[in-house]
Amino acid sequence: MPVTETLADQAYRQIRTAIATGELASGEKVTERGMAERLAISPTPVREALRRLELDGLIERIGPRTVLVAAIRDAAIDDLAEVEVGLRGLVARFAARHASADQLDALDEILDRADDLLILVKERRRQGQPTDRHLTALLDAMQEFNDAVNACAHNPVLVRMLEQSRVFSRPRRRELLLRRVAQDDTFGLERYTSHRALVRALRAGDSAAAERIAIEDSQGGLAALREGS
Amino acid sequence: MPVTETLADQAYRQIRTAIATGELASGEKVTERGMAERLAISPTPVREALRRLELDGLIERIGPRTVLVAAIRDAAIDDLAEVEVGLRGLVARFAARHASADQLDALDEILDRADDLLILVKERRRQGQPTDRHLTALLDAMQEFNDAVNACAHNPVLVRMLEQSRVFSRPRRRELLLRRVAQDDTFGLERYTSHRALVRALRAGDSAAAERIAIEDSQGGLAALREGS
DNA sequence: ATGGTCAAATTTGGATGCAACTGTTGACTC
DNA sequence: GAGTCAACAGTTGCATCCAAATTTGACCAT
Repeated sequence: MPVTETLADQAYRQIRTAIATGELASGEKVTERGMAERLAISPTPVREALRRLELDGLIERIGPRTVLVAAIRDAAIDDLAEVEVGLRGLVARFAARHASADQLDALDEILDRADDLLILVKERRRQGQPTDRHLTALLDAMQEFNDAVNACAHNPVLVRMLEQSRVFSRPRRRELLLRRVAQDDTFGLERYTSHRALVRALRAGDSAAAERIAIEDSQGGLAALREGS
Repeated sequence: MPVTETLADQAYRQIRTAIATGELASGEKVTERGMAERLAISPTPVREALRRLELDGLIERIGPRTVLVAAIRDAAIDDLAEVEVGLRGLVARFAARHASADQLDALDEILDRADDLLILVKERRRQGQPTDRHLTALLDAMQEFNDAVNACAHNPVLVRMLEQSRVFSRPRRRELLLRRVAQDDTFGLERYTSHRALVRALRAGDSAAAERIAIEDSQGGLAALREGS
């Protein structure tokens, strides 16, 4: 992660969230100048952002001079989710082969922290105290775990593909996850057991098992998320 | 495919092939200005090209102001090949679900043409006539088949990922394939039988079978290619 | 000789301007 | 009234320019 975020990066994220939230409607046409004025920057970084969004499939070039927000059907989102599952399996397979001892220890450390947080959340919930703050910390830890697994794969291109497959669903997924965890005590716990199992498979260098666990975990997570919506 | 290729596109392709051919050595540092002067264009399109190459993993940012050609170890190329196999399986899975009748007919039509070409090549070879021209036509047909299958998947993002996984190996792969086919009569034939089987699975809408066939075919093709090198 | 510090030169990110091309609208003809 | 062509507005692509930040090299002190 670059410490200094360029204007192009900001424009990329802002336009992406604008599309995700529906602020920019599907089919609406997007111009460099218009976006530049809206974001109060020059067209140069906007062009770069639009190029990246185009590669992500979030905007489409209908003609050489007309760019518009891609019409993302729900079916396409489901398709990308399926791609994500497959990629996660691949990542796990690579991680089983390439993870270093330090990285594996870091994974366990993250899960330890997550366990502590989970216990804390349950405690506070029993006492009727607010848990929002700790729940977000828990989600952050899960995110951190995912990133750490990705790092274990030692395959930047693959990790980038995984990120790309999540571009569509990420914004609303975190929100769903937060609500789901807040409702259901056992939701997070179930997932952690599979996380532990994944780390064990990684330690054993068992790429087939790691792939299987990662795929099942991803599928299960997506299914549970879909139920909750 | 844009009818008019922008300077940025040209710069992207030129730099990419320069890296592939070793003209730009691994670890060599790349600057916008230097590349711009070398290609006789302004730095603006070069910047865009470097951004895309960075996303492809062909160049690396070592610092905020230092960009150099990524050191691609053979292991990394093998890793990407493995990713490619997985992605091909995913593409086949999607194609089985989303392919239209017209697209399926087009697939068979391409294979028919390829069969004719293969017969022609064998004929000419028996008579001691040169086959280069027809062999390249055969490879073009195989490429066309691949593209057509990708189109069947109706998942542009996934197809882009597949393309990305091939960035490293594509230049030398075609050359290897050409040599291999020229040597071995049965090489192409074996692959076509699996291609026919793939189309059958796609017609049946059997996504599991399609995925399996595509994976086995990719693995087999890569293995055979590796032998030949 | 080695390590740290400082300054100059190089480099990138961003802004602005211009030319070429495209999409559109309106008028004119059949 | 429908189709076609031309003019116009708008947009993109590229070049040039500028400022901020970083890399690099030299110089000094230890």
